[in-house]
Amino acid sequence: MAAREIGYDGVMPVYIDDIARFEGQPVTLRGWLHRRRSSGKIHFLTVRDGTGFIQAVMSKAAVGEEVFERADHLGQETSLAVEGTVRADARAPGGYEIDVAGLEVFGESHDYPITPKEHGVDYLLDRRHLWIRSPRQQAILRIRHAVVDAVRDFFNSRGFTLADTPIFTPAACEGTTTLFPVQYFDDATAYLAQSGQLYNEANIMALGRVYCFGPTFRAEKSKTRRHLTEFWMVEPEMAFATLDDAIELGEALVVAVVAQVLETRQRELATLERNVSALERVQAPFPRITYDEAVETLNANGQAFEWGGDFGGTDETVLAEQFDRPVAVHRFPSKIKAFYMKSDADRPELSLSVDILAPEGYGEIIGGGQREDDLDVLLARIKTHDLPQEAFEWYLDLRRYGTVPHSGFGMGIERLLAWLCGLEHLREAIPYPRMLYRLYP
RNA sequence: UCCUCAGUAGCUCAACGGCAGAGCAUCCGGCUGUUAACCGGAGGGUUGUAGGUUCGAAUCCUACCUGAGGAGCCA
Repeated sequence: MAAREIGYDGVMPVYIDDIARFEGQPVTLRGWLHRRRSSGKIHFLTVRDGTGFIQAVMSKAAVGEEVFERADHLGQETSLAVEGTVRADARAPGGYEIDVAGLEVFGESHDYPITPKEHGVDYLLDRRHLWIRSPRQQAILRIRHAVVDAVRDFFNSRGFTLADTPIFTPAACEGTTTLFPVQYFDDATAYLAQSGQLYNEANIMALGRVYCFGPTFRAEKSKTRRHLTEFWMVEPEMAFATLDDAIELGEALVVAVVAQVLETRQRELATLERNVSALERVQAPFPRITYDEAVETLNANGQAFEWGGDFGGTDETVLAEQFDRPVAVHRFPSKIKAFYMKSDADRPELSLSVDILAPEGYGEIIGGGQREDDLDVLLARIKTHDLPQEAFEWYLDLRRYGTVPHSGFGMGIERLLAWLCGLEHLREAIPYPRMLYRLYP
């Protein structure tokens, strides 16, 4: 139990999150100095420990000249332990303070780069490893954890099996977007996965309903607030499922994740000053409109948009603004969707595809649909898309040996999180964002 | 790849053709209830780089570098 000796001086070490249980008792807190204010004979030390923030009040009378003087020169982010008595105080943001009796310093910190005043984006991103210590970033990362947790709970409780898909892949999954090539031993080139979708389709033929959840990589030279080169995506896939089944699943997933975040992360949402009433409206059923109807809506709202094109950022915002909850847009033209999308039997120029758009201008959070299950149609698609058939032989096998109608989708975790947190940019939605011109730290 | 904008003290910014400034941070002093504490003082500059115009350039012009926002592409 050597670890308990750290900062342990006969007084139980506790976490700030549990502090209410120790009112009136002596405790030891171990953490970092977040802020320090002084008023001559009294110091106010705001301490954070990864679970919360609390103000430790140190008076010269209580700790003596030497300790008081020591505390007067502690820099922001000094790691320390304070021993003291927990006291309820209406003036404290968290309801409790610590009256300090003793202080131990582990690691000093001087000239901490991120001060309480404002900083620019470039400056903060160069110091992302320190930026994550700030209250706002901590709140976002905790909500991110809650989102991931909720996603896993959702699928695990509905009979889905987690089946991880490879990150090194031999060729373009969809053959459309740019991939990151990596040297794979001597002469081979591998590509970082941009989707687990095709492997998911193989996995459902074994396991029925599956999901994969991991990082994906896109080498697109996108420079917008809605793009990262490395981002996390959860992709469910279901055997014997139609487009409508996929839409219902996506709707239920979003509702469940929002509900769980609202239930468990009120404090963090408050830190972010997020308008939670907008999130409380996220209930099933979501409105469903066809691509045709979406085009009409855009034109009726002054957006010059021609049938057959894909929606831009502004188009998605205008569409989403028509509703108070996410909207499912389905049956996009086949030619703007991937080769594996199944065509609508009634209108072959349309695909059985769906995008779910988040409200408040956050854009597409889910994209998916029903997959082409007919071998001959899929072969023709591969030809018209100029894809190398030999690379897809294993995928074509799925149609040769007991094909079934099947559907699924991908949900971008950072986009979902950016919407839930009300972030202006995706870069705050992941601990270490990877962008076009940013690979450090 | 294209378009737009921005680079001045450690940070955030001001000065917009005429002496390089402020707030915060740092250091020193004061203050027993502060919440981005406050009050007084000190130190801190090759104005992104290179050239040009001008009596004089942080300021105007050209090129380059770096970053941001957007377009395209997409989750």
